[in-house]
Amino acid sequence: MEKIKIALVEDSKLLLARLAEGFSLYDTYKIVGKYSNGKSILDALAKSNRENLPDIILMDIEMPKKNGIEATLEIKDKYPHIDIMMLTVFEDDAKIFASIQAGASGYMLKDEPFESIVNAVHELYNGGAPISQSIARKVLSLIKSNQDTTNNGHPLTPDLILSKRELELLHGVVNGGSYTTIAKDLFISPHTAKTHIKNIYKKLHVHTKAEAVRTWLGKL
Amino acid sequence: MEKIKIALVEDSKLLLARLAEGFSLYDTYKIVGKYSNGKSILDALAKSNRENLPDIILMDIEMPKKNGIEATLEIKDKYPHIDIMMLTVFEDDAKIFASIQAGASGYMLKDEPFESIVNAVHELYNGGAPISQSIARKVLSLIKSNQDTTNNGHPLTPDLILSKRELELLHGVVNGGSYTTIAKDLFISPHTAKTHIKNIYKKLHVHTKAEAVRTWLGKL
DNA sequence: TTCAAATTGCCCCAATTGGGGTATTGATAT
DNA sequence: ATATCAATACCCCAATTGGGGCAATTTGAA
Repeated sequence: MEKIKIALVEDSKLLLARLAEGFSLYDTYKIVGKYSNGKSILDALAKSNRENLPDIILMDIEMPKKNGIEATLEIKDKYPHIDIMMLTVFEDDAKIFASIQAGASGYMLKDEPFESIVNAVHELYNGGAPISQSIARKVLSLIKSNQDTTNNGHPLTPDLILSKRELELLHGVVNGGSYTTIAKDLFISPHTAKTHIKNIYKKLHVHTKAEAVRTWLGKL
Repeated sequence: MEKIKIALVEDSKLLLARLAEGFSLYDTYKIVGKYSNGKSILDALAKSNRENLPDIILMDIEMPKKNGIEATLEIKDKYPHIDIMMLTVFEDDAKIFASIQAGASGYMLKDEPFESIVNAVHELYNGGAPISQSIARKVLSLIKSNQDTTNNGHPLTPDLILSKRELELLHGVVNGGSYTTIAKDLFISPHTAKTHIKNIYKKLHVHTKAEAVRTWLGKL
């Protein structure tokens, strides 16, 4: 039987090595790539031929060069068939939502026992959407509070839910684009780009592109 | 004899614990604080009374909330007598320069043997400026290339040397300020703020605040 | 002391940005 | 079927930004 091809993207060399070692113990899995940031896996994927592409990517969120959410966005854009599971220490609401909306199919915490992670990968490969218990609880409660929102008018969790399209716009902002250039990249009118960015500002509670970049890159 | 008071600021819990443990073996040193990012040590220093302030801070560079360079800038501004040694995995030219200009007195790589770090701290306490061998070489070569610069007109390393003042301006930009608000914070005219920021743009090869923030926060 | 750099401050002006609207379309969920 | 939301697109306008240049003063190093 064909082995399940896995790529790892993980900031910490220690954890990266540990994961690779762990999966190598199973003959069901084959590690086809180890990367330390979003940029390097994107570069590598671009250079791979089709049969070497991974089936599943385990992706860290906080990484230098390019974070896991932006990387996920780009990978799912170019290689929609690859399943991505976020593997992170974060239980941060915004990051969970952003990951899911960027196209991640699973969301596991790093401190889960290794067996849980292996099970999650297996589940993912069979079409599931594995999520850590604690994350699942959070997601549910967030969705619930969003339903409240729809009912009473003012959002309880306004800044969490950037739409997929908005993430793409934000990506443009982070890369230093103007309304015009961002619009060009996404094949929309500059007016539309502006509208989206205005909406992003409201959700992130910022008023300028510089603030948006800082907030998105996660430094306070 | 009075123990030398040391504070540690380090992202990685593992390394933080290892350092603290290491220093606790010497009765010359006393760990008076352990922090995981720039913001938390600044908060803590603000709350300390004078006799509890550390003599020396070992500071990581890449950290969430507030990075080591900005933290150094602020600490040296408020507590100029505290000596700060950068402790990092980075051999990145710009970061080395920025650290030194922010007021760091030493610059050691994390992979040095622990004894070297202890020696460096001791050296620092006695007025020295300990720098890892590999860093020292880099600094020297950079300075040399800058002398070239002065002579032949066009800078070989233009983007590395933000002045101390420029770092303060950049700090304002990263925090989302406008020319006006940044100027107010630094007690200068908005015109001056603009001039500085224009100069920063040239050195960083960027053209907008958003790009400056992204570049400074170190994501490409 | 003397010269270069850093810091400060200002001028002009075109381009961009941010904030406030409104409106149409298509998809989704009720 | 129909209400809601996401995505698209446009309007106006004040404020800010970015780029160009110029010049005085303070600081530091040779």
